[in-house]
Amino acid sequence: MCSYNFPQKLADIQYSLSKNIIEQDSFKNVHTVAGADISFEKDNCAVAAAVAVDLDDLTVIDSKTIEVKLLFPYISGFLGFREADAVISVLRELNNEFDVLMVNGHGIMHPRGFGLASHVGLLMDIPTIGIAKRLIKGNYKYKGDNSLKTVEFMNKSVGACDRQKCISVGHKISLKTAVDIVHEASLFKMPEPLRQAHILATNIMKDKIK
DNA sequence: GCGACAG
DNA sequence: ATCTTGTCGC
Repeated sequence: MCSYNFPQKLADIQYSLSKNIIEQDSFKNVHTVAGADISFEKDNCAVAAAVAVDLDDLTVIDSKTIEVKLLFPYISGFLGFREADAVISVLRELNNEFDVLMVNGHGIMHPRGFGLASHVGLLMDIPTIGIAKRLIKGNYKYKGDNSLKTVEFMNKSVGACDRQKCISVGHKISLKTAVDIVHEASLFKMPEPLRQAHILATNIMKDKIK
C-alpha cells in the first residue's frame, strides 16, 4: 500500500518549496555581498567558511569558519539537504548584516527548481544567488559559445552560463541583477565572495589536519 | 544495459 | 568535493 520512496519525498519537498521562491529584487542598494563555501576532509568532516565582501573595492570585511559534520550523503539534485544547514550556521557567525548572498551551487536552475542556493535563501529569507561550475544535467538548451548564454528549462529562462560558471536566482533577486552583481564582484572567474570563502575553508581545513 | 550526475 | 607537479604565459 504505502511506498517508502525517500528520494521522491525529498523531491516533493523541493517542488513544493520552489513555489515560494521570489525572482524579483527585494532590496535597494548593494554594499556588501557574502559568500559561503565548504571544504571536505574525510567524506563527512568539513569546514564551512563565510566571508563578507565590500562591493566597492572587493575587500574582505569579515570572515568566519566553523567545523561541521555532514550527515546527509551527496546525491546529485539534493545537495541542499546535505549542505544548507552548515552554510546557514556559518553565515550566522558573521558580525554584520550583508545585502546579498552567494552560494556555491544552483538556485532555480535545478531539476525541481530548488537547488542549494534556494534552500539557503528561502530558509534565511534573504536575497541569494546560486553559482555552480556546471549544469546539473546536460539537457538544458543553450547555444554554446564563449559568452554568457541564457539557459532554458521547461520553457522558462532559469539562468545564465558561460564556460566558467552557471548563475541562477536563489531567492529574492532577479536574474539580471544576479548576473550584474556577479560581474561587479568578480576579479577572476569566480566572484570574490565565493573565491575567498573557498580559499579560507581550504586553508582552515589544512590547518586542522596538522 | 550504458552513460550522466551541482558539491 | 578531493587525490596531485610542473608548466606555459603575462
